[in-house]
Amino acid sequence: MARPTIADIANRAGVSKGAVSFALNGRPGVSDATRERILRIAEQMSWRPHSAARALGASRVDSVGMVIARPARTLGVEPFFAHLLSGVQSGLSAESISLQLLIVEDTAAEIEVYRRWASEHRVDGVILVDLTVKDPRVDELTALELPAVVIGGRGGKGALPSVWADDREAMLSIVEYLAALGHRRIAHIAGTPNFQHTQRRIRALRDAAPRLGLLDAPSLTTDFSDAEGAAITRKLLSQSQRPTAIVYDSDVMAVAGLGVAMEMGVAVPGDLSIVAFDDSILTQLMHPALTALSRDTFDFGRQAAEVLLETIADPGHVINRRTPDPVLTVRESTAPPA
Amino acid sequence: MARPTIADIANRAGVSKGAVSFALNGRPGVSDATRERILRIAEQMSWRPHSAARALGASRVDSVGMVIARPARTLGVEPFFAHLLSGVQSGLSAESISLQLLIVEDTAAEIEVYRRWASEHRVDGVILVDLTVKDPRVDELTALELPAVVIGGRGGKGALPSVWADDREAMLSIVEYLAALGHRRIAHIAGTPNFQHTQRRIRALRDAAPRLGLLDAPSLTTDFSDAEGAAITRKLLSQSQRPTAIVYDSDVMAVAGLGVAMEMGVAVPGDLSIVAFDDSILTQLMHPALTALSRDTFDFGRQAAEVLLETIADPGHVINRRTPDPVLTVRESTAPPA
DNA sequence: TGGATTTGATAAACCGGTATAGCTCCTGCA
DNA sequence: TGCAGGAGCTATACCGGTTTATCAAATCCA
Repeated sequence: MARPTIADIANRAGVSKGAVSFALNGRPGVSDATRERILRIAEQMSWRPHSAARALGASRVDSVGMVIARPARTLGVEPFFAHLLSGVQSGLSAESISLQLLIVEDTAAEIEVYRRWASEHRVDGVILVDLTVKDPRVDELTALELPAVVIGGRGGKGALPSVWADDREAMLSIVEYLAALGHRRIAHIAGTPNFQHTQRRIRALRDAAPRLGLLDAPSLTTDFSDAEGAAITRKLLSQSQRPTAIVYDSDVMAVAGLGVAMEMGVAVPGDLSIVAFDDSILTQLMHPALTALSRDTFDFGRQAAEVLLETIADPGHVINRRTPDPVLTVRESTAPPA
Repeated sequence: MARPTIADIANRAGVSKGAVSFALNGRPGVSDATRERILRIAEQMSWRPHSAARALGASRVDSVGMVIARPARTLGVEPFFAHLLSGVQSGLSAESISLQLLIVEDTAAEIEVYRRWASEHRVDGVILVDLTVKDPRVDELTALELPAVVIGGRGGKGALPSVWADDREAMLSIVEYLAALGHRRIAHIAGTPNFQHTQRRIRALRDAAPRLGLLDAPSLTTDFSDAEGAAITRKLLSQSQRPTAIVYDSDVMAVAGLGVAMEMGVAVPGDLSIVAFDDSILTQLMHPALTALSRDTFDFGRQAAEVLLETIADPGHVINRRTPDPVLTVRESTAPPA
């Protein structure tokens, strides 16, 4: 027999389809003895549920979705997503829930995908990344009644469930370290200005500057690309009053920035200290290796998956889970200013 | 009305469910006028097919799968997969077929996934990467009767459909260029030895060596990690007779190799030329920027998707599609030997 | 002891589509 | 004029599960 159905099992066990369904799903309605027998037969016939049939009957598809709206060009080098993805999957695999991944160009396309997924019942819920200020996706998903969890954006009132790390605390740990080394001119090359985490980091730096006695602490926003990271670094290093330290919002930009410093003959860390606000092998491949803020991205993803599953099970209960604070891994790219 | 079903449409149009199904799927059985009317009503009610219901009835799920069996640690920096993925999706989206992505640790786990997918009817077909010599997945998929297409491995007799580029030609274009520059000691830091494409590259170099008058042309295999790439580079550069050029099978290893050269005070390209057998922003972020072999990975993925869809439609017809030869992009890391 | 409740099971409806057998009416051709 | 054949549609079975109404037998409690 090719693929046994529960009808086949019912036949073999001499019971009804219903009894088999109860037994296989561990719900009351059959005696322990019968359940045992049915399970054994199912095992013997190596039965597996037909996902579509189950989805149709139970109106849940055991599948969640994740859409990443960034141009593919910049996506690849960002180890962040690969780790996040692996983590998400590890969180899902326990319940053998599958993941649909989609890479699209922009948020409009992303919303289109959610609409389609919702109307075609393709996913039970979704994971959101790169939350922006007044993010249109939040309202859309609420309207679609599609369970969702936000990664990185801690939600306010009426917001979606989330998993987040304290960006403020993280930024502080960087600049306090730099200030302790003696740096007074620190620049911040940030990400896309309307990302919430970008704004939180910028604000954290601005708030801390007076207390740490920083003379100048500009935050310059970019599109997260290596090109803009390099361009802005070039501009900063061409000023008469150079910063003595630069904090980059991503490892890719930090690497690009290091390249610019080398090209301009600015010694790192002698004349310039560099810190990346995200860690990966990339930072360790460099010479000098970059000081970077490490977070457990894998675990981040795993927790997001967990929270999403809980949200699907109980949509009423909005969870906001905080993850451990990232820690600063000091390598060779930071030193006291000359 | 929340989510209209074809029954709702049938009701509103005053026809039967069957007629609606015919109309919506563009198959004969209804007059043009009726079809038109039904389509308009469906549009009006913003009907979308329920994926599970359709899957159950038509025994096809409009979803394909892709499993990547590499440790997540090394995966992220490899821009190759992100580009490939985007390409695959663009090839699928035309037919609005969704993609299931899974990252697992090893081939055993990967095969387990295929078994599950097949028995649960979760995908209509799969895309295979990193084909090895005597790859167990080929037999497994054949046994499961799961349509599949292999990326990068051109199949022999009884093999799976494939999409491939000419690795031999590619390797030749690199070493012929290096030989023309005057290099006679060329080393090749290859990938995992049992990958088919690794073997083809090694063989191409070995075969070409005498013709090009190379004194020494060793191929050294690795696990594709930056660590091993660096370690072997260190070993090569510590020999009394150093190679004057090194070809790396991936951009990540090439970057790691460049780091080692810098750390050992070996000038690039003055004392050592470096070529990466794969291109991405990574190579351009470096100083010097790396000469690399560029292939259109996005298009590669798109074609794989196309071939898979054709294979699903007609499993009897085994397609082996060759993609354009990759071209060498010369940057700053190659020069005549000192 | 007898009625009420619980337990273990069955039969059948249902989820939202697709596929098919069959029916009616119209057309074409001998 | 009669009949074959096709166009256009309906009714219904079916895909493989889940869920609910129902029911008989066993158990409980007064």
